[in-house]
Amino acid sequence: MDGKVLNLKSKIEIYKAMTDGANFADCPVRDVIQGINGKWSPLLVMALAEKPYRFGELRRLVPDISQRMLTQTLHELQRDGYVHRKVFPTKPPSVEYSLTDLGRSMFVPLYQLVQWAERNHDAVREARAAFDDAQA
Amino acid sequence: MDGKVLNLKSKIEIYKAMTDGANFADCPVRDVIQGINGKWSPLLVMALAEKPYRFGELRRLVPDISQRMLTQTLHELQRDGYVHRKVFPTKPPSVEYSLTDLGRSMFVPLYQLVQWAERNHDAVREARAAFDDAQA
DNA sequence: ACCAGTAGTCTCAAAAAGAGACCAGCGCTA
DNA sequence: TAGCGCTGGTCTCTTTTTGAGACTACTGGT
Repeated sequence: MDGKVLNLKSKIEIYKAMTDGANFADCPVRDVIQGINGKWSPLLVMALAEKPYRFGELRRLVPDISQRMLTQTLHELQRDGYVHRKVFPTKPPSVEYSLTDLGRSMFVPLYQLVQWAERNHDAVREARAAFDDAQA
Repeated sequence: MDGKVLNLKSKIEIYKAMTDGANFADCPVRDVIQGINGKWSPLLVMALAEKPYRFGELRRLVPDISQRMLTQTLHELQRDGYVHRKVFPTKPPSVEYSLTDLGRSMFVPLYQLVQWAERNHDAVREARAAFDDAQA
């Protein structure tokens, strides 16, 4: 882990040198992370990693997403190359969304994070409770 | 990876059964992920993984964050137990932010995702360009 | 003839984020 | 000694994002 932190430190130094400033606002990684990092994106990627879904199926699977945000988030995921959109010319045309190879590749580390969340949500819940108690 | 997807599938089934519905809106993992998943949270965690920083240092390091969002995001990270806030009673009191053990633990999978972004940002950029060209 | 399901779009209201002024207290300097 | 800047914030106002829900067009079933 120390090695990783050292790598990060070097990267920050490199970015500082590259941008001739003292920041890493223009970091290309930020750009990519933002795309994964929306409110609904990880959830939809998780769902589509299981199997392809149609629009309405996703809407039912994630009932607290609005149609508007579902459309928009899928559009962004498609634009970034994580999701493939396939239209079936049935009478009411249906649309199937699935992960691309890039999406499946991104899912691997995303899933690591989800597993961490799964293992540690008790700790986070306790930290929140302790913090809120201390405030009150 | 197939094993992981299968695990995910099982989890979705379990959630469906647990919530007696056809969704996983009440998934506790979502709650944890949301905390990590803000616009600025991953960036600040990355910075603090390098070394502790003071408020003003973070502000200079990430120049496109507003003071308001910096305060708020650090507050949330502290509440969720990722970040420790230490006040030094110097003349103008200074405040040092550092990762807790929980924060360092969470940083491990987060860093995996960042590394993925680093390796694949070219692919994402290309996907975006291709998509935008197809639209135009 | 009417209702449900297909995948969306459009509009309007609510919530979140960004920009920038303001605060108190101290050290430095002109 | 009067101003200036640095410390870490908060407060207010504006802009952007999100959410809620109506509306579209087409078809199959009752």
